[in-house]
Amino acid sequence: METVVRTLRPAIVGRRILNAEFGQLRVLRGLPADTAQALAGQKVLSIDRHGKFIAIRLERGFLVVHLGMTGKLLVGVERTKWAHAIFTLDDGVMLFDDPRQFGRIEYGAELPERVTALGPEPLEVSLEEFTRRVKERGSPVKAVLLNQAVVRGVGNIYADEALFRAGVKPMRAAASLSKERVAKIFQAMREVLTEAIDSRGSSVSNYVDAEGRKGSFQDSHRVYQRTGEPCVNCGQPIKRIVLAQRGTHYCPNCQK
DNA sequence: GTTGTTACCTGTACGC
DNA sequence: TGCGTACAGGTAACAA
Repeated sequence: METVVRTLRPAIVGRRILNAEFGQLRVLRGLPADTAQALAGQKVLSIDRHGKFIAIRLERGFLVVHLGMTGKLLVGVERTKWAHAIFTLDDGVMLFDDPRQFGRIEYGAELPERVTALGPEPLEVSLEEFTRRVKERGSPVKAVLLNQAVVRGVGNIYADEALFRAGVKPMRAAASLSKERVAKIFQAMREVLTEAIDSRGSSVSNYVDAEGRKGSFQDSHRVYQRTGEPCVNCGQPIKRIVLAQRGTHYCPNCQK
């Protein structure tokens, strides 16, 4: 998401929306019928990321986009099969494409509370604050990392990768972890996110940035989608379970 | 309040 | 080749 925002920023900030067209699909659920009219003529002032939400600030409100699993915000491409929203700018076109339709677009005068009420950014929160937030939760530590109210922006890949690096089993109850082990998770989470951003993200199947380019952090995944393959530390096969309704990958030997 | 379950969708990979 | 099944970067709406 950070990669998407970084590539989108130079392409859309300062541009003016001339026209917006919306499809009829569920990604637009709740979008008022006059939204296209409201957007027309407005200049893009800035674009920022709040966890996994993308907030595009306009002159009279915010366009908030969530890409879900398969959503893409693209510039400089032809209309795609699953383009649910098409923004014609005074220089170029931006479109929102999402085959699986788990993404969302909304528009309002202010950022919705759902977005402002999220936990702190994982790369900005202090160790003390992170420890307090994690240790007050009773659920498995993997579910806690995925909980956007605890910290915002950690997804399934980075939760698995951070727990592997920290040497912590995903199913361990967060509240039962020592301060030292939470500190290891904190450090690992920061490393994984920083390295992933440097690699322009993880392209597991179809993820691309706003220019249609793939990231490369998937080449550095040590457990995610490596079920049955040898652990890079000990050679034992990586195990996959379902935890918090998500595929969860870990090394049963290295993670305690 | 927290925590867990289910629903929402299409596309792809894989086994038969 | 065709068909069924499992799985996929996520959140929100419920139920308990």
